[in-house]
Amino acid sequence: MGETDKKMSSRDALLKSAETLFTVRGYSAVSTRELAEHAQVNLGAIQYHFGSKAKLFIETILSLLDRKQASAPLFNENLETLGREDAALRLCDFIAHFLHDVLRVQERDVCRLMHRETLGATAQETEIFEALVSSVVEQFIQPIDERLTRLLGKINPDLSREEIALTVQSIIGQCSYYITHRPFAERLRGVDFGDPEMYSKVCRHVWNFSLLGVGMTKGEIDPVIERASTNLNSVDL
Amino acid sequence: MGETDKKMSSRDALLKSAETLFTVRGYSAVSTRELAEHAQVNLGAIQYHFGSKAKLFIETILSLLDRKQASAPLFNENLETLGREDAALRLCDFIAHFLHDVLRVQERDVCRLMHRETLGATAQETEIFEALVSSVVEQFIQPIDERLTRLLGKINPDLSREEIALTVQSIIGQCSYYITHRPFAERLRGVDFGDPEMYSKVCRHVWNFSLLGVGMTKGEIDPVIERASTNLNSVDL
DNA sequence: GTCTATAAGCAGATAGAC
DNA sequence: GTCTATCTGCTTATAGAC
Repeated sequence: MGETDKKMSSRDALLKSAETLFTVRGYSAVSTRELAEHAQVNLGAIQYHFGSKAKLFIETILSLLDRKQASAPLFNENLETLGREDAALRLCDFIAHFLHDVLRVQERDVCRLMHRETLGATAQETEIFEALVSSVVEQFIQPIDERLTRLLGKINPDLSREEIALTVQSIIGQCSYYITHRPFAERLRGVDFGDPEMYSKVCRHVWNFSLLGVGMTKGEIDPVIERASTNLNSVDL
Repeated sequence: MGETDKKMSSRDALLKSAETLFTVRGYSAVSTRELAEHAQVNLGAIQYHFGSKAKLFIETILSLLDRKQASAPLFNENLETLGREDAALRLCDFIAHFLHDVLRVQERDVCRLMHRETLGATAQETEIFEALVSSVVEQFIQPIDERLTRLLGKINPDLSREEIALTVQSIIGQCSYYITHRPFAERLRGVDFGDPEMYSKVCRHVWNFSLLGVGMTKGEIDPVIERASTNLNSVDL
């Protein structure tokens, strides 16, 4: 569907370039001049459309988050009626999607952008830092957290609220590892984690490790992983 | 041990300030002027002692890594004679130390520094990026990886090399989660993960989750966690 | 080894013509 | 809404006195 090419408003062109450049190199390392050149618009357009570099940055994050959220069909399903095995399967599907975003998506990577800028305050301007954290939490992390909390409760009803919360973090943590450690891990192991075969190996491992961690037994886990693997092959992630 | 105060060479003062400022705000957001002011040395000293801002940055990382490595008494122990439960205990101790670095140490945080700069190439200068990745892998990640690989092999001899490698990543990933997600997690849950009580809760959770994931049973895990908790209380981390 | 002065250039932002 | 020209201030780096 040719939404691009013909002509893009300079505002949209700026947002698109900002997304690319900020994601790769970070807020403070990208200048407004470079941004304007990359977007092939006039330098003044940044002030005209956004008012400042900082405001352009915030708009960039919000638009990224909107798009991410829109592309998550996972979240519309009612979980209340799910049985234990189906809940475990949904958890595997989530992990596969998350790992896909982290390992296989080259462009439009919200994760790197938001993590980099919240690792310190490159965000010397508190304005940026606050906008980032609160919108990421509300639009991105909170929905994920709620979904995983429910799934884990279905998989192991013995877990306390607090244990569930920490377990959610363990699972997300395993996946997020690759956001920050990928260059290190690839050099250490001499592999490319973006490679499809490696990707599915990582999925299978994280599934198994996580379901064990939630308290399922090997015998319960194996059929879930088999079903989840089918999803992995049939759906084009 | 009064190593400080009296007078510090301008070179050391610069390294110390660089460590603080780069860690908090990142390479490109800190200027040489700010660096010199913070270190209370002349601006020219940076060129004189290091040649350029980039070279100062590299020196900063190397000195951080040296110090980290020196402060790791964990690594001098012979693991070959360890039994299963003792290996599991050593794994718990490692996790506690890693989480301590990630959650409780305020200053001198190598982790944030290296992760931030490798999330993209703020490192627009490849020179920096390469120096960072290779020294971090060789001096920091590789020793950890080797140690955990041996411990996991002792805990569950049925695991393949590849499964062990991925399991190491899962464990490190759970801990590293807090490097990048801490601001998000704290806002989401309304807690301070640096708080001692929260810290020990996180330890106990990661221990349990990880040991389950490696294939130990609840009955085997509980005594290990009890012993590890004693270490947590008696040793001042 | 430390200082001042300054070079040479880039940053974000603005004014005003079209 | 887009352009050029320009302001102000900050960036890294250098030259040379002490």
